[in-house]
Amino acid sequence: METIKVILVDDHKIFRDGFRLLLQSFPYVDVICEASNGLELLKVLEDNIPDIIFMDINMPHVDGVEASKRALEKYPDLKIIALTTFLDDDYLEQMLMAGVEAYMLKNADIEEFEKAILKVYSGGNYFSAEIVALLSDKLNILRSRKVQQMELPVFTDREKEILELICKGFGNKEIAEKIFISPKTVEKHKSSLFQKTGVLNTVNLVIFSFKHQIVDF
Amino acid sequence: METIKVILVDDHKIFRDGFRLLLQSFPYVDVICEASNGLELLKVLEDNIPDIIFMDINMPHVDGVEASKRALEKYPDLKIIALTTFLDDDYLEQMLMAGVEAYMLKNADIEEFEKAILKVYSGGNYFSAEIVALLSDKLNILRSRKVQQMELPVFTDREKEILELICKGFGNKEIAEKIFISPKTVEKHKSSLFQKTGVLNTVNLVIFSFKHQIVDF
DNA sequence: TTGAACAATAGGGAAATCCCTACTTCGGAA
DNA sequence: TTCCGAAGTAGGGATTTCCCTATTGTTCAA
Repeated sequence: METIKVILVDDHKIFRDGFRLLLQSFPYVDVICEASNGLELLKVLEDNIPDIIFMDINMPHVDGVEASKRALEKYPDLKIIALTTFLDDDYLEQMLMAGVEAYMLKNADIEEFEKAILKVYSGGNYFSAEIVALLSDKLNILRSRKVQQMELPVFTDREKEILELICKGFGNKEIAEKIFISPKTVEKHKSSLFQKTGVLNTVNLVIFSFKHQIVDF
Repeated sequence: METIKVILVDDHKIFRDGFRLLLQSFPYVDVICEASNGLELLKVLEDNIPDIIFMDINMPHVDGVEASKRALEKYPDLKIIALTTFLDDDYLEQMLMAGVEAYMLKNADIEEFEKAILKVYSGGNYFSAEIVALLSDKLNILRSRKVQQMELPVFTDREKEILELICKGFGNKEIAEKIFISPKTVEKHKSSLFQKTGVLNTVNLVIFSFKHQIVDF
């Protein structure tokens, strides 16, 4: 089996030392470098391209989120495994958006790390059980948000038509031309929409529509 | 330990028999009823309220998705564990939207079922490893879609701050008061935002932000 | 150290939006 | 039939937003 080249990024040397020790129990893993923050990582990457980066999130100077983004921008083939000491909802999302392949707690056991490395190396993803729980909670939140959208006001056909056009970004004049009525009439329909939804201007009407998923984008 | 009341819903009697047998190895689980499709389940529920429903997805008459929706509408406290023979992307999403607490493959092992029951009974979620893989793939798709959307413009801190407030529905005057600058200055920042995003007015700026998930709601 | 570039501030005038009022049409109830 | 309410139409005047211009302060490189 070929060796998997790994870089560790964490601001605590003790953690890096311990983690390197742990990784040494996998003969096919080779820790080629370390970095103590995002900036250092970017410098290191100029001369050393690993297969996998273990990336801490909380770090001085350039944190894990930013470092991941920049690293992937320059080297899109990098695989990044995010490491965190605790479950932070916000970071999870940011790291996923940054494009990491895996997200684990630092106190995972050795089998989990092995699974993660092999999975990621072969092009997959890995999320530890706690993360999955968080994700599924999130999904549930999404669901309940969708369910509780009731008692929406009743719009007339014309109002619905105009609301759609508003949410596509058209102004009063443009809408008027499109449906062959006076801009003044468009304004009147908008007033009715304001009243029914309880908002005070077009911007808030659009926000209302997106929030209640009356229109989709 | 109190007993956990369970109902099985599946159109194959053989599977129900086998599954009941499996569940009997948990002394704290009591299979109080069975149903062979969604309609039957709804009838059964009139006299029997379980803690957990094991719900097959592919069924005649009323399928698992519809049955889950209707059951949860009438009895919102029900916990539903969705069962499927294969990984179907589409059903997964539909079942999650319907509000199930767990989603598992039928050929999961006994330990997994135990985990799922206990997790769900105590108010949590459970998704088997294969489902998680699917979910994480989905997330990755979302991410890569986001990346290739377009390179988002770079906003200054002040611009980000104002964009947030705009998307919360505040007008120029209100924003000005909130951050202690002149309404005119707010307008200037908005102009910059217009230019950077390529839109022509506030409404379109809000639409842009929601579409590109720059702000979340 | 002196520009150059950029962020943040703000004013004046033009344009779009918002509020109030009013007219027409049409379908159902008295 | 007549009347009333709801939906669709539109105008005048106030308000807000938008565009152009301009000043100040900061950073960074020549």
